[in-house]
Amino acid sequence: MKYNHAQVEKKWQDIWDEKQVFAAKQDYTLPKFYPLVEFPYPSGQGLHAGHPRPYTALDIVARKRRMQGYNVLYTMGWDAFGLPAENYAMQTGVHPKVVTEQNVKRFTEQIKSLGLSFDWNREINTTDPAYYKWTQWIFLRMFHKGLAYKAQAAVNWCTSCKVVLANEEVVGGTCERCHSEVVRKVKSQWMLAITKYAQRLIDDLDGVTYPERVVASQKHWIGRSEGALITFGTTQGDPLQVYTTRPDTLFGATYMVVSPEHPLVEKWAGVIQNMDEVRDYQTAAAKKSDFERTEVAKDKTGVQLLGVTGINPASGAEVPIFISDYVLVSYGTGAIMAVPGHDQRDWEFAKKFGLPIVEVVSGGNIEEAAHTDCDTGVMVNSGMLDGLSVEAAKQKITAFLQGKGVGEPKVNFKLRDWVFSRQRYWGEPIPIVICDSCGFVPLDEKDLPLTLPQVESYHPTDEGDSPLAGMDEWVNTTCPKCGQPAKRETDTMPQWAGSSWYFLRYADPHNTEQLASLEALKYWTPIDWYNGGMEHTTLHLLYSRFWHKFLFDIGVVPTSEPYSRRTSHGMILGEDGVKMSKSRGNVINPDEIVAESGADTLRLYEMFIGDFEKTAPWSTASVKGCKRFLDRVWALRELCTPGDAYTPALESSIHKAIKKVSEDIEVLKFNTAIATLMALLNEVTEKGGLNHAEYKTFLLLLNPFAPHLAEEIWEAMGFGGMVTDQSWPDFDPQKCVDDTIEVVVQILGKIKARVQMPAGASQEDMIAAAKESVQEQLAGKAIAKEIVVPGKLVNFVVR
RNA sequence: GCGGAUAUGGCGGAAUUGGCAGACGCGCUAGACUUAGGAUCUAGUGGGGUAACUCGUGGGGGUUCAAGUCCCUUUAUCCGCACCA
Repeated sequence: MKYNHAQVEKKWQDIWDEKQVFAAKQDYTLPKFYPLVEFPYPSGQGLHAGHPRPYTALDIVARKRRMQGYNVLYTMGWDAFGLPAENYAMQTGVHPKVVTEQNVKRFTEQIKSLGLSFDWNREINTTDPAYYKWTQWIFLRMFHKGLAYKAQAAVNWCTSCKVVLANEEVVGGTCERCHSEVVRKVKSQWMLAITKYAQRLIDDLDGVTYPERVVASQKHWIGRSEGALITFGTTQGDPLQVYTTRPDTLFGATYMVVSPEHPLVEKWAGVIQNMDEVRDYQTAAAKKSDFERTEVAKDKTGVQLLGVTGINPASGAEVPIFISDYVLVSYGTGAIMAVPGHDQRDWEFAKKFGLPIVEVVSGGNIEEAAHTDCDTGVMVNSGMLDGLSVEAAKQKITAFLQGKGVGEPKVNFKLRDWVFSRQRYWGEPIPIVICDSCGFVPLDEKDLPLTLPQVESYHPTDEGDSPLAGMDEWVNTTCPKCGQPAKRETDTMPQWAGSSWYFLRYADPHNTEQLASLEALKYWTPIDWYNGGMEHTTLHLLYSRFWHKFLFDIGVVPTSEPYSRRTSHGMILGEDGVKMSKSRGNVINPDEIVAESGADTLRLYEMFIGDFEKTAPWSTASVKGCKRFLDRVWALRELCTPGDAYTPALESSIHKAIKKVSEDIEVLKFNTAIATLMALLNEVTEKGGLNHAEYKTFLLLLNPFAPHLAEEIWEAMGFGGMVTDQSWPDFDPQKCVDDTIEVVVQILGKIKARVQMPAGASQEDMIAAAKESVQEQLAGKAIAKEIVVPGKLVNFVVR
């Protein structure tokens, strides 16, 4: 009888669904396991071949854990706010909600067809008012704690989307989503003070298990540096503060640079002799995005402020002040002391403008280039610092400046506060009322959710305000505080908002009183294993960790970190070896594979394709091998004989396979786990068949990978019950050891022979047997050394 | 430019602490079964050589009895960040 995958897979999916076998149990006394995959944005294109990779991987782990007796919470949901639905709405007038519902329906069908063991009772959707009520609630709590504030900010403005982008969303100087040009624009924005958590976001990385590269990217993004704030004097009497990581080089500061937007430039407008030139430069700089300003920086530009000079607080020397766009107003103090002797950018700038270059740390050749790698040098030309090491000089000069009140040690972070507003329709409304007399007034929590109104147009206003700004009856309200007429905030939240806490909702998805009960969170969190793409290892991970820490601080969640372990999967590329994209026409639709070869085959192939953490090109031809394997497992029924204990012929191989598969799953080596099962099948076939006990174990090991087939065979063989309800098999370490070993015999590291020996052979026996096997080659040669690797190898070093 | 990776047969990829390179799969070759095969089964399959043997993990050097694995150097590709003071 041929295996009808379409029929069989549907059958078991219905049975699992009907019997609710994957529903998390409401029994908090059981050992728990909470695996998490990143919930998808339900795009109009539907699922592509990349989606099932992480879903299947953690499904395998989840299924194994259930068989090991754990209460497992494995769930799916929809990160459904976002631009594509809104852009579609702008084009067609169809409400984003309608489009989103269609897409979710399609995604649900596709994902269900893969036989993933999600608990669908806990499905969530960020666009559901019952969900985003709590997203708004968290925002209000942040507002009350002063972590959400409004500020005039020079922001990235996408000329096409007409939205403000967080710095983090600007990729290569263009909009992350539409790739249009991004320019700078000053706008009043809601901000979240993530920088207040910067140090904790670094420190707490010590307590979690993340891949090294992920830890590195988090730290790099936060960008902690230790240095000093130093206040220079100016001939105008105004102090000019700079931040530097190299206070030791203060005596080498031969000029200063302030950013074109620096407020002192405006203050000095009357005394700057070349103010016209300065204004032209400011205008030009304002047109550039941060990216452009930094990109064109290979050719240094700038204008000296004629009429004002800076005064070095240590030496008293007067130094010229420039404006240049390579100094950003958003980092540090927006001003630097330039040390061309020891900073390459300053060096290039100094060369171009003919400024003096002074060596203050010995050991380099400042004629050729800046001497930047100078931590081990000795201070020179530095007055009181001469002769000191760099480290000692840092201490001394900082203390000296501090004593004079013109300097202090300072820790700085590259991380900037999170620009949280979007002038968009399809996002969570920000629950704030703007009152002429009371200012920004939060809604009462009882009045949440503040739902999205119907609008006539999904386009932002020409000024770039949200489409909500056009809804007078929605915008006009009364102040919750004083009752006078007031207006609602019309900005909405970014897509990151809903995804920053969704994993908490899974623990208690239907709670109407809290985002989740503390009891449920105490049981389920932290997440035991979170897998996601490398593209989310900075932004989403950082944002959600920040929110989690905030919620921890206000007592809503029981842990300070949300995820105990994070892993990352590699992307699946198209057959041509490049990223799948609609425009390239190399997108693989999993539906076709499911229809043609079955979900089990697709699951198996995606896990067998290669190292889980690395990118891998899709190969339709290779899918066949996995299908063939499953067909052979099915055909094994015919070769199966009664028997309730492993036979000597297979016992050792079975124990070894249990060990290998069990261990490989835990360390993401699904490809070698499958290879082990394939090899075991080959051995079984070679030996002419297997008995019931052996077949059962094989099916238990196969079940996480190909659950439909495993169930079907289990039932067809009349083994009783469902595979899903069985226990994960144990192995006996004693039985994983072979009776005989093959000892490799080498002379000078080259293999000359192989000898079969009993497993427990002593080193002496190994040497004796080895010698005998290579008698001729050893004849007449003196053995200088005998190297023995027990159970493996003997190597003779001869002269 | 900085940071992080990666490089193994025709292809995807295996390979505890350095210890049999190429597991497993695709493809290919031969055979079997078939009216037929883009099905299935069996055997073989890194290169060179009749063979003994020899060469082989991007290139070059080194450490070691022994290197895909460690060190130095170099090249290529990918990813991230980008004048961060």
